Formats: sequence, structure tokens, C-alpha cells
Amino acid sequence: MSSNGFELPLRLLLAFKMLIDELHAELAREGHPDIRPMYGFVMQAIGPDGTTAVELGRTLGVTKQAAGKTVDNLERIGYVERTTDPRDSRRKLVRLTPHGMDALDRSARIFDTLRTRWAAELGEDRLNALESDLRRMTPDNPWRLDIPGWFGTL
Amino acid sequence: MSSNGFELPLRLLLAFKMLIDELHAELAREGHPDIRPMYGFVMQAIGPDGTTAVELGRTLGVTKQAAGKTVDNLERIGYVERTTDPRDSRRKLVRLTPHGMDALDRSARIFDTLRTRWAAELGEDRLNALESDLRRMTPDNPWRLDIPGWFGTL
DNA sequence: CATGATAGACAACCTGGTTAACTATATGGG
DNA sequence: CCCATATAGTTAACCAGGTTGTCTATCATG
Repeated sequence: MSSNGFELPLRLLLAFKMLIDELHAELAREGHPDIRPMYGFVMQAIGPDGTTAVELGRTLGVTKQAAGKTVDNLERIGYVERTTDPRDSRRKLVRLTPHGMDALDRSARIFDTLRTRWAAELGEDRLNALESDLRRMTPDNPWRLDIPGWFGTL
Repeated sequence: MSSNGFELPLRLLLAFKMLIDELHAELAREGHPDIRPMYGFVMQAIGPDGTTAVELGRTLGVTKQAAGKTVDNLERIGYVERTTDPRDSRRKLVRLTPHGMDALDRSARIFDTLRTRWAAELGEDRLNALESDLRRMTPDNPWRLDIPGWFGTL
């Protein structure tokens, strides 16, 4: 039956893509039509306290230049702002704007809703098992393992 | 516990990334160091009978230009070759070279091995359940639903 | 046979990544 | 105190893969 090893990665990717697509469709409906898939990850990585381009690059596993460019784009569309650090004038703090905060909050809520939909379809037990299995097969700290770096170079 | 909806997409992506990374590490070891993640999908989509750039684009859900560029790259590193169709001199048949065939064969074998490793870790039953659940949540024909198109624009 | 559809190529641009080189600011040791 | 080194950020040039738009060549058909 499902002994074809090619199916597993494909289904994992498809499932991810579906969730992301649904997220963005809903975000667009809720007033965030310009959000791109990367941005959610980046804003999550910036966090409520802000960060700097270099630090952000380290967190995401990309170069500071790449992080800087992404911050440029986020700044251009009003999701983050840069302020100079008074205690170290080399640094520039990158922080989410209220608009960015709003997008992040909505993303979290939408993801919860999507998970609920999956639970309704598969049953809470099966979904818990699925998450548990994936957790077992993937690294512990999902965050800082160059996800976006990998996105791009795909 | 895991009621955080953000974890599901992240784990799906991480799991996919891990499989792909392991695939490429092994492919590199077996004489295919230049393969990029996209190429596997593209070669799979080309198939043993070959195709054309336009058709490939349709299959993958990207423009014919994008498909053409990717074929250029695959041609440059010797995985595919272009021959003109004698029956329609507008068309150029894209076919896998023996080198490309070899890469595709090895990919299939490696994916099977990786799946076996997952089965050893999770148990065959749990893995079957996982695949079944993913199958249930994703489109039927996984193939022609703009996977790569989505890759790039991420 | 002229017209419209199709295959492919080319150019310009976008995003997200890379290296490399540069400036400006901190910081710590002689 | 000052100089050397490390760090933050910017800019530039490039790559891969995607997009639109335009153009040519060929096919197929009324």
C-alpha cells in the first residue's frame, strides 16, 4: 500500500502548504493582504520585544544581509519599524508596529482555528498522535534551525 | 498541551525539511552533489517519457518561462536533454539523461529507506496512521497542485 | 491561404538568498 | 589615553526561481 517512500515528504509538504494557504487567505480577508509566508515566521522571530537585524539573522539561520533585506520589506509595508538603540548607536532595534502585532495575533488565532478543523476531521486523539509523532521525528527547538534559509535556497 | 496551532505547520515543515535534507546528503554521497531540492520534483514531473517546457509548467503549476529556466539549469548540469520533436518543430522534448534517471532511481530508493527508518522509530502502525491522516487532509492528486510555484514565492 | 492558437525564447523585474567590501561605533589591553 | 579588534549595519554584485509582457516560428483550420 503506502510503502512508497515518496509519498510521505510530498504529503508533509502539501499539508503544510494547505495550512499556510488557508492562513493567508484568512489574513487577507481580515485586512492583511500583503503578508507573505516568510513574514509570519520573521515576525514570530522578532517577537514582542524586538531584535536587531544581526540577531534576527542568527535566529533564522540566514545572513545579516538577508535578514536586513527582509526587514526592509516589512518596514516598507508597515509591519515593523526601526529605532536606534540609545545605548549602542551601532544597533538598530527592529520592533513590530501595532499593525504587525495585529497580524501576528490574528495568525495565532487562525492557526488555532485550523487546528480545530483538523481535530474535527481526524479526531483529537489522532491529531495528538500525529503531532506527537512529528515532534518525535523533528528537532527539539524548531525555531532556530534555519527554516527560512532553507526556504529560499530550495 | 499541544493546543498551540502554530506547532502543527511548523512540525510539518520541519519534518519535510529533514527528509529532504537527508535525501540530499545521501544523494551527494552517491554521486549527485549538485541536485537541488526542486530538481527532484521537476525530474519526477518530467517522468520517463519526457515532456515539453510548456507541459512541464502546466504540471508543476508555474509559467512556461519558469519551467524553461529550470530545464536550462537541469540541462546545464547534465540531468536532462532537449531534442526537437520531429513531428512538430515548435516543440522541444525534454527528457531525462541516464544521469538524471540514475538520480531519480536513487531518490526513490533513499525515500523508501527513510520511510523505513521512520517506521522503525514510530512503529509501522503509527506511520501508516500518520500517512493516512495526511492523505485525508491533502488534495487527491498531490502532483499537479503547484508545489514548486509555491516553493519559490515563499 | 490568411488567421488564430501554440511552443519557445528573451527581457525586465521581484523576492529571498549568498559573498564581499565598506563605514561607524564599542570595547578592552598596553 | 589610544589603538586594535570586534560588532552592527549598509551597499553592491550575484544566483535561483518566480512573475509579466513581448516577440518569433510553426502548426492547424475556416
